[in-house]
Amino acid sequence: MSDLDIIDIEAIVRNEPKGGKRELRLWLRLLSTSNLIASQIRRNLRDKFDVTLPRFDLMAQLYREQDGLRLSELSKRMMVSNGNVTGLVERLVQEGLVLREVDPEDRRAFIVRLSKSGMTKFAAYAKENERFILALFQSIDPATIDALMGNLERLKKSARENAAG
Amino acid sequence: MSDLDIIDIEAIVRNEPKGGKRELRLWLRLLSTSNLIASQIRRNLRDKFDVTLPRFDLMAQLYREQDGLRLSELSKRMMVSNGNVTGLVERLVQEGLVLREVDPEDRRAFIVRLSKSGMTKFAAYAKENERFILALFQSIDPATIDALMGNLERLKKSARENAAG
DNA sequence: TTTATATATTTTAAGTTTGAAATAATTGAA
DNA sequence: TTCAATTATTTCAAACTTAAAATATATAAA
Repeated sequence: MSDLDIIDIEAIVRNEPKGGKRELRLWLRLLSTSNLIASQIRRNLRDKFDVTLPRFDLMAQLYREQDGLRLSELSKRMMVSNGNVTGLVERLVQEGLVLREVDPEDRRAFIVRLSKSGMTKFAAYAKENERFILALFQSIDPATIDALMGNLERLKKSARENAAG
Repeated sequence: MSDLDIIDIEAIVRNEPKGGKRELRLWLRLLSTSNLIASQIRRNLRDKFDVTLPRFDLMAQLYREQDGLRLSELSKRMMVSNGNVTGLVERLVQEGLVLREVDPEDRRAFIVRLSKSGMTKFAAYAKENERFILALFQSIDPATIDALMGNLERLKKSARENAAG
């Protein structure tokens, strides 16, 4: 057995890139891209409006549904836990940006929506945020954007369908 | 002024998809894809090994650099804050998975690396994790993976270059 | 040497996040 | 009606995360 056996010959034969399988590398790249952009967006929102990204995200959901949403629907759309949404809403209500009312149809449930002031403030947040994201992505051409949109959707679909593992 | 003016005609003329500009929608899709996959991976690691994703990620970095890394280098590679790494390492040292030694070259710095036991355990984590990710991505063909790899890299580059906003 | 500046890490406070257990209300079957 | 199962939310403990301030050491210029 020569020293060369230290190298994983089989991996080379299988035509696998250094650093693991293609799928693994794709996941790492997806994560690092998403983290990089998220942290830039977070910093910008913080610097310009002193608002955190989770609060912005929650308000974005409510801005889209001006009649309000149940907490459970909100947590589903934001893809975070119920307990998480409870806390976020609590702080936003405290600040007067969000209203929380009992659902007349179901006394277990609450419906939350943006207050007048939340509406106004979010509109400003969103405008600046959109400007910022356009600036971040300015070197990307439309075809690349479309390709990414389609392929990310495929990826999401695959992950959802094979969730059992 | 007719009722039709309620619709944002300009947006339609500018050929913008419903829900905002393409760039904005791309960011939302990137984020939700990444979140979905991250939460599936998190659950799997938790169920199988009772290990959290941040700990797994940290150990992955150290597994790749078996001679160890400085805390600052670790936080740079993980793209998280220094204080964050301090706490994670603390807990991993507590559990005997990671060793933390003063850098002989610089008394301000520490070098952390996997312990023997950390090495063994991580190897098992990584094997299962790879299997799981391959399963999640099983419906994705190689060409799509390559396209995503390239386009995500472009996106990251654009975001880095235009970080000023 | 002295001192200013930079670097490596820790500490702290506030906030975010999860998963599990608890509470409360609804629904549907017997 | 009654009761079991389901659903909506909250509470809780533990962990993660950030940004800013503090600490300690290193480096280099005067």
